[in-house]
Amino acid sequence: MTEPQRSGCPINLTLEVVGDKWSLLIIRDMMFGNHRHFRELLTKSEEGISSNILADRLKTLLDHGIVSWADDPSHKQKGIYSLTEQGIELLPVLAQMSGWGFKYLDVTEELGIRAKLLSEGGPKMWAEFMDELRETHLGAKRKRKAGPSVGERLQAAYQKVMARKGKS
Amino acid sequence: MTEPQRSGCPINLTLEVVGDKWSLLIIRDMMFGNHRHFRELLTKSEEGISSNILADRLKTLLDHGIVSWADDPSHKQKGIYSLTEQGIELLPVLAQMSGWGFKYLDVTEELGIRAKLLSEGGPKMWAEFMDELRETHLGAKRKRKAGPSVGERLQAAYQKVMARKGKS
DNA sequence: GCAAACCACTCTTGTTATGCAACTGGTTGT
DNA sequence: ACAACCAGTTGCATAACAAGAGTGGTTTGC
Repeated sequence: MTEPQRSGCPINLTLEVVGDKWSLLIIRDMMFGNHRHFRELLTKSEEGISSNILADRLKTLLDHGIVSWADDPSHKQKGIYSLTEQGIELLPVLAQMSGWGFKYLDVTEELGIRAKLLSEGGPKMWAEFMDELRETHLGAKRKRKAGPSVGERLQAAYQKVMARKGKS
Repeated sequence: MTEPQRSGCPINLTLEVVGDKWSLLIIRDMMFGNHRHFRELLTKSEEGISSNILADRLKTLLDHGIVSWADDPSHKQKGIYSLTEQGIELLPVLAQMSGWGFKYLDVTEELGIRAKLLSEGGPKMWAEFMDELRETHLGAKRKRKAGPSVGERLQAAYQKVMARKGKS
């Protein structure tokens, strides 16, 4: 748990916090899948993280103030993980990575559709989605916009592709 | 060198390519420091990468088409590494990470100034900088804009901070 | 023409991180 | 009361990473 800090460069420091193969995937699942419990994050992710790695990453994300933790009042054992403002502001990073991956890598259609929409929507859509995340994760009040939310639109698009491919 | 590919999600795939602690730093040095030779990348970086890791990462970046390699005509032993279009398009990812790190982490003033300017400049400045990179790395012609380039402005700001701090 | 410095790496040898599977101690539902 | 669920922890094997020395060659300076 010693972090010797290699340099004061912002890119380097960011990599030291979330520059591993799992942290950003956990944050992705919290953002786009609304996974908030340990068990959800463990079993519902595409990639199959193992429980010790998940526990370790959640701990460091907590330490860095990217996620927060609270008791679930409905279940004595359950805790709820939430994104903090700092965590929510990682969305543009994820969006850019997602757009780049969609353009250059071998992305499957059903998992790429969100990337496509988010990339086409641009910073304006990202800001709107971040506002929605502030509502669900921070309990912030939000001025309701007309029509379905960004989260709903992304989810609907995903379902549509899955339906067309006959996968449920 | 086997990559079992955990899922077809664009974010995951991007992380599998550049989601380690060094790849993006190498790309950063190529972009912002114009480091193009092995030795430059090895010795001029803030963080002190070791030579075997650098060799390994350059190899995988070559494999993925993010950088390219060519003989240096002026020196039989030297090769020149260049960013490809695909590599240049990682700039927005770096810019977002840089902006986030600048806002939330303990960035030093001289290394943060570029992040600040790039963040304030927004996507428009990034596009301009990417055009400059296409010129230096791909040999693309570019319609000259008036005034100093983005690269020059970033460098000048860095020098100014260093001078004020009496560090050379 | 020759030594010293430079060049792009590779090799060897640890250390650290990752990943799987089993297990713990507790809670909830029926 | 008992099975299923919950949030992790522990032990151990394997893979990735890292520091430093070494390799075979080239260029520079004198």
